Amino acid sequence: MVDDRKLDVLRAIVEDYVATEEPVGSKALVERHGLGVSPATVRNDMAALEDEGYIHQPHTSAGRVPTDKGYRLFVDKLATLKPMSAAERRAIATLLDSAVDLDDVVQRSVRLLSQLTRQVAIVQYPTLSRSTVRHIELVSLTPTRVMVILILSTGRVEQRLVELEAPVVEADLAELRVAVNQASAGVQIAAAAAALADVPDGVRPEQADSAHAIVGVLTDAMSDHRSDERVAVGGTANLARYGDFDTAVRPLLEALEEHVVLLKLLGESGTDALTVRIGHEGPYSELAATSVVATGYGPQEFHLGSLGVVGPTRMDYPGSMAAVRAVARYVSRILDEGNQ
Amino acid sequence: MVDDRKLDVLRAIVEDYVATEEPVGSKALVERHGLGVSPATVRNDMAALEDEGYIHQPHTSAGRVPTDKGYRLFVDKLATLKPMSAAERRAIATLLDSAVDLDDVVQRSVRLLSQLTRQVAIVQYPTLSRSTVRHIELVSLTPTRVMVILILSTGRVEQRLVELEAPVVEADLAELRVAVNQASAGVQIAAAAAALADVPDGVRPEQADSAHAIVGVLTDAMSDHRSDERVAVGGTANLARYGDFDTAVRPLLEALEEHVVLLKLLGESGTDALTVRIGHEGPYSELAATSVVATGYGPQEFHLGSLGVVGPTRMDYPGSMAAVRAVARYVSRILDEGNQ
DNA sequence: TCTTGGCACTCAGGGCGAACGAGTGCCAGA
DNA sequence: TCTGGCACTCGTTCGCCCTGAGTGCCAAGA
Repeated sequence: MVDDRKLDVLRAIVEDYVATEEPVGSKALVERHGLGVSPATVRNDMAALEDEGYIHQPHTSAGRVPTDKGYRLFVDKLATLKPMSAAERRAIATLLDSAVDLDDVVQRSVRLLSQLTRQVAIVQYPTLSRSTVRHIELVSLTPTRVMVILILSTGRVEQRLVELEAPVVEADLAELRVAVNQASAGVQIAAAAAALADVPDGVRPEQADSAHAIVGVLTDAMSDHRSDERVAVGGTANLARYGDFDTAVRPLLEALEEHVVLLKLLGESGTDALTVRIGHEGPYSELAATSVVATGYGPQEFHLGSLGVVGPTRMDYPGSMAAVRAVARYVSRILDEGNQ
Repeated sequence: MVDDRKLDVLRAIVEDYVATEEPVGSKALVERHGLGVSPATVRNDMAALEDEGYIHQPHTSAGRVPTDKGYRLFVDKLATLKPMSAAERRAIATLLDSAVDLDDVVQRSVRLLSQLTRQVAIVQYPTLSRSTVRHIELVSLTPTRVMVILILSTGRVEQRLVELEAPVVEADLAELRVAVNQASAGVQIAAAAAALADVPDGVRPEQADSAHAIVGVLTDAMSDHRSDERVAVGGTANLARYGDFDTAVRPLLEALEEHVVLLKLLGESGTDALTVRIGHEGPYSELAATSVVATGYGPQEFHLGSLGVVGPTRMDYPGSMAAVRAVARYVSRILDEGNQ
């Protein structure tokens, strides 16, 4: 049975351990938190908590350390998000508001998150797939060379160069421009390829080849999920504070190089809820010593991407959760504004 | 006096130390390299080299370790670039050739460099300042909202959103488009702002305000050296192989977060020569334990940016230098092709 | 004059054992 | 049900010695 006082003890253990990075004993616990009972009582509670698997003793003569299960209980039942200070809120607002474009928003968010949490921060670039086509621009560079520019509702711009078989004049290009824009403007990118497929049939026969080529690269750019896999990483220097290098730092550094791994860590579930994945709960056994606090972002339940922080299981969950949520909200709001 | 045999000894010490990461003694030296003399002789040479400051003894009963000065001599006089293997050349060529755009080239280069050298790789994005304006595109999103797209000769695309005071119709926009392109196409970006300044005076009076706004953001985008500071970093996981964490890894991880620092490390000197900066020779005292092998790149002496690797002073200089040079050449060639 | 074998010397690192002390589990009494 | 007391455990630290790699120097040889 886990009664209220045992929960208090668990909370105290987690907080102390996160702060000191050392196993915490019964005596230190009653001293540092006003638990109102004696160390002996706490010891009994600790024994019970250990039986239930919430805490663990590295060796007989040491204090207790929370297990993953213990952290889980802490996060689910005991943690209240630390409210951001006014100064922090202001910092978030001003820093993100002064971003000049999408890339800048992402990069500032990463920096912000890593500074707020003193952890490694990860921000996924908004995915293409949910966004809509805002405009397609065709720019003739030479008579047979056209720069195709795809502007999406999220503010992302994709560019491709096309070599045409036959030269086109500006008037032809204007026709094609109208055609592709009519076909795809406002269409979700997932559906846009299909919408564009008919374009070559609808133009004058002598333009069909050019249209084909242009629609080809557009389809290519839209289905190119390379940009879906883009993530920004920051705050790796915070890894330096980690204790043991081989089990914690190295695997994480390796994971940070692999963007696919990162995306899986963030959880591409598509949900916008704030999720915490603790140690072994994650998909990678090498990362059993690290936790992830992540959430989706995007205006009004419209999931555009995820962001979060990665750190040791022994991390400040309430603080990280609050920071992640706050940054996600601001990012969502900004993307929404840019979209009006 | 440093005669030929002493140089041989120094070379052998550097090579062994790089390979084993341990101070190298006289006996092991004659065994592993066919020096043709006895350990005692080597000891005498070592003593001389130590007097000259090329090598150093961590403690009395240990072998010798090269000093920064020793590495310098090694790099200047003794190192011959390790030729890339055919397989490596092919890997470089195919990987970089299949890049779809500028960002992709940079990202692939980083990955390539870090894999070839097993070091941390840094690649600066091509700077704006030396490139020329290829095309400016104006896209009307709403009557008072225009997306301004700046296409540069390096393939870089910059985008800005402008809010106009008064609505413009497509015909107005077309006029403005012609005006700005006539003024700036082919002009070096450093001079383009001046060239654009007159545009608002040359258009019909009722368009002057819009022209002003558009030229404003263009000038802003061109003078915005934020993108000059963009660098890509890869291979940080290789830091895990470093021995001592506090003096080597932590300062470097911190430096890698600061792009300005990275650029200084790469040496923005503008020279395209392959440079090696060893330990304390660099600008940051915290990075006294790290060396940088860097070079500029760009088609035909036309400096667009720098790339290189960062690692411990105890690194494989010949291998790193060869890899850095090879990648820089390929990148230069590709940027040149895209520019024809 | 340079090279070589011999030899005494130095000193970091590893292994060992004792003392230490933080922390526990358990028990009897309030 | 809580508390104080007490014996017990065991990882950590410290001092010690020993080992061995590596050196510097010297005298003899080429």
